[in-house]
Amino acid sequence: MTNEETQGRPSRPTLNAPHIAQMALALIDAEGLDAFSMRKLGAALEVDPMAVYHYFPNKAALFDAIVEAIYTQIDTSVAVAAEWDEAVATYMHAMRNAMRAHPHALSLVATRPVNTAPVLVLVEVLVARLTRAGAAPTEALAMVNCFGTFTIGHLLADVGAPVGGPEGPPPDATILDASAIPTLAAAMAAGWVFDPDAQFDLGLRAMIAGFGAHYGLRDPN
Amino acid sequence: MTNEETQGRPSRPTLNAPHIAQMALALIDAEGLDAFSMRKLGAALEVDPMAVYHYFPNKAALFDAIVEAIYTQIDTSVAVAAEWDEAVATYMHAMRNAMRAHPHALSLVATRPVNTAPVLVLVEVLVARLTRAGAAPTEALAMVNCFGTFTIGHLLADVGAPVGGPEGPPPDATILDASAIPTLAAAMAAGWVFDPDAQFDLGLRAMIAGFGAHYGLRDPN
DNA sequence: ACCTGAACACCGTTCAAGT
DNA sequence: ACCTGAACACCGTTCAAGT
Repeated sequence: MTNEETQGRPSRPTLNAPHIAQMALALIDAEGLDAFSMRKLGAALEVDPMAVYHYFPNKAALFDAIVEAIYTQIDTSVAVAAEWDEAVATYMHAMRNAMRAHPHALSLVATRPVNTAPVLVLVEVLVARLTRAGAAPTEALAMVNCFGTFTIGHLLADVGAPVGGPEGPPPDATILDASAIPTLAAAMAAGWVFDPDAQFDLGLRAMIAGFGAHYGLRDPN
Repeated sequence: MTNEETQGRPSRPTLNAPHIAQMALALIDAEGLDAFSMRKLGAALEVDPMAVYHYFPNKAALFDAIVEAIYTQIDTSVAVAAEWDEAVATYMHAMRNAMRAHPHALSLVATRPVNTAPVLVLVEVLVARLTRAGAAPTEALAMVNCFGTFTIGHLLADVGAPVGGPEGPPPDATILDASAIPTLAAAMAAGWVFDPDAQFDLGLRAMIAGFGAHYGLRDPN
């Protein structure tokens, strides 16, 4: 007999680690990382704040679980079909899309390494694809690392929530004259619009092409 | 008559924004971002914790000042002489070196944009160099953005302090069998050693070369 | 095993006040 | 203008206790 059956109202499901992590991520998505607290998490779970400490030793361990939850949301099936360089690009776009859904958790993803089995399997998929294009395993691993850090770094600058509180207005309306930054001024005059998606794709493909040339990668025929 | 002259002992210099930011950065470098607090900053400055609020509206604004302080420590004079691709590589290595000195502040650098004049001038240097190699201003700006986000993303994963508390041990000794990750296992067997500096240089030069080919960049002769 | 609740040692920031 | 100090509404985590 479960709790729901003995009592009339299904007040809450039994606690477990993945569910706690999901709830924590939902709170962070909704309110931001700074507004998140173990006490609010307890309230959202309709449980004493200390109850979560039975499943996670501390807040940091909970954050690790959140990062893994985000990684495992990546759909890696996209990286199979196409040419090697297209496969890499598609894979990294999939990773970017999964992470883009959680701007307030990006700083966690960027700084909390995860070496759990599910994430390693995720890495394996792309590394294996690169070796099939002619890279040595160690070379493939280095490339994947560079693709990943670029993706996360770009995403952080694009939509990442500022660590340490919301950003305020620029510290004074320092009107700087265009003569000090002529090239930047020229870019503005040329109608520069910041298109993060296009820019990411551009940078990603530049790196892919550069690696491809460096290592002589190509698909076997 | 300064405070030092009227009293026998020069207990502390007068407060000012840059000095406060430097002290805050020193505390963050020494103890970490989580251990940093406005109260400890006040203590380090030998002043009431609330005194800093006369120079910064809140902690977030202080963090912005810290990020700018780190950016302005970059030595941009290195980007002048060589070929365009060498100039870019040298510039980005200089940026990386400046940021590498502050692992606990990297998450701030990665997520708190700075648009103050000194930083824009920093950007101008590299953007201008790229236009001299044949890039349009808007293209140069996009490239610099990609170089920067890769550099910061790679650095975060390399030495960045975890946001949200120190990382604990992996959640259980999940011995995953090598058959699930054969390529990763092969890389380990091949004596893979993680060399962040070499890997960064490799990825950076791949991106530089890829962009160079894409835009047909070359130095004028 | 799983959850509670009080307690400890902290936080950032407000506000009114001092000089 | 520059700094103080009390007060408010919070934190994460410990510990002993309940079931």
